[in-house]
Amino acid sequence: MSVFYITTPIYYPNARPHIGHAYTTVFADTLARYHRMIGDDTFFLTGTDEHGLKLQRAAEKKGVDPKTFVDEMVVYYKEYWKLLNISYDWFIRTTDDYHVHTVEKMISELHRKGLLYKDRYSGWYCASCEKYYSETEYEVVDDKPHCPIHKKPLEWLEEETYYFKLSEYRDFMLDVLEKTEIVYPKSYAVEVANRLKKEGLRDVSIARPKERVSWGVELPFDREYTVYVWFDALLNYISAIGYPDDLQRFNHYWPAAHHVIGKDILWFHTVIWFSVLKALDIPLPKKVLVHAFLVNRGIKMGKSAGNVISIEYMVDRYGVDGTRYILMRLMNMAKDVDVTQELFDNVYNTELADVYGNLIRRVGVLVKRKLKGRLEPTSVEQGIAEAIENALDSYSKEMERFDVSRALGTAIELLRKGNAYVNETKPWQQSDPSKSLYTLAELIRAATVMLHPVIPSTTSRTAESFGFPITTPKELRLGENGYTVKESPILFKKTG
RNA sequence: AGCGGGGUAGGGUAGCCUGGCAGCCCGCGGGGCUCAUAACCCCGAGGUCGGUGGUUCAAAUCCACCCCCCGCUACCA
Repeated sequence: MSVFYITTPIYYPNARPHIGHAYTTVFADTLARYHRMIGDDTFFLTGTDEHGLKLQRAAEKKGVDPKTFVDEMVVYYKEYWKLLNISYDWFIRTTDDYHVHTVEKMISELHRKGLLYKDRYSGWYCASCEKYYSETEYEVVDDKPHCPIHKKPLEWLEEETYYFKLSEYRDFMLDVLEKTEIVYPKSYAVEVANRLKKEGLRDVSIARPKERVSWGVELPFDREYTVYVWFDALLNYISAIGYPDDLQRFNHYWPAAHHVIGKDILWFHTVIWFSVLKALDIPLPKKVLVHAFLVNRGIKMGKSAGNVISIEYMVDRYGVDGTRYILMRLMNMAKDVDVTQELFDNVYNTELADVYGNLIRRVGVLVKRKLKGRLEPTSVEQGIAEAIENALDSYSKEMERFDVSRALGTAIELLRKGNAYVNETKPWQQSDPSKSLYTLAELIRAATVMLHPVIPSTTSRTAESFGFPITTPKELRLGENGYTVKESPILFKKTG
């Protein structure tokens, strides 16, 4: 039995999750469900990143302490993931004791190894925000940097901080990016590698003075500082599976680690994360799966752009499974996908309602009407049997290449063949349509199994209605089991 | 500017690595079916495969140059 460990980024709970978070999370969930289905020992992790200045601020604004604030916010994440049927095995919060413990131990370890040093940090600072702004963040007015929020001039400020010797890992990183297949799709690895070659690697500040950022993990060796959030956050992937206290558990899952991330946080999950792991003598994860974004009229969805599609809206219109299906069917790791309601409606109506739902309905009705709901095992039409085997085969290949959209495409293609087969054999005219309908039931079973990781509630309903188990797509054993069709449900109501 | 991705019928895309009749989905036109969620099936129209030049018996596919679009460019999850 293989092991499969999959993670999402841990989300920053300063606002409720939207469809972008769902995109990432449903993708991870789909892969987790697929691996459970084929029998892998699967561990699926998600959670929240609860430290840092932004949360400190948000809490202050509401007049509550940060912990109270994140305690409230984290409920939303859990509720949304429950709504979307996210089958996580563990929900980590970076404020959890065991995680803080890991952070303290690891930062001390870096310190002990001499990989940290104290030095001056300087940059453009906004006193109102109490925050530094990078060159890409601030606005230039009259040749001078200004705060993008307060529109006031920034002041050049210096403070003491701790640096991590990231620069020592340049060659290591280049090797990893150019010679391994960890970063997927590969084009993202090339992007980072080119940037490394061109710009090199600078050491990175890993702490903040406590007077400025109090909401974080204190440096064990200098209580005047808190650990900067990215370091804190990245460690969730190992603290959640027992590092460093439960090495048996850690060693079991870690070699199978797959990090799902959006392309915006690629740099952190390659250069910084890999270097930290190397520094701690921990092997690298197996894969970093990077995806592009859903965009709305060409603009990345986000609060500031005001073009966010809410999870509620999607679920209201398409149901939970419909939402999950649409997201996964449109999933594209390499490039952004411009989405519209018309596109969503189209995918939902044609593929789920017309192709899948309607086939279930018509075959169900025929079996009940012509054969009193009972199908004994018999031979499967050869052409269809071959189509099923081919589809299952491609499906597994695509899923294992993390191409969920194409995997779904193979299921839909098979279902279209099913609909064509109904038209060809006209079971309603046959005196004994057993073979046709049994063939169709087997096709439906195969397609249902294929769709199961993405639309688990619906496929369970289909399996229940037709009386078959959801098993691994690797061993479907065609022609062995009969069916008792209890009902022929309408699975998806058309919309639009 | 550099780097990465992309420019294929009205829209969305596959194919490009490993040259050889340009495939699929939506939409559109016609036909069939009547088991089914006005669903399903079949047929058809529609393409200078961004441009120019080159390699080749043959180029969407390889090479060169150019144009256009998107993204990334470090402390921002």
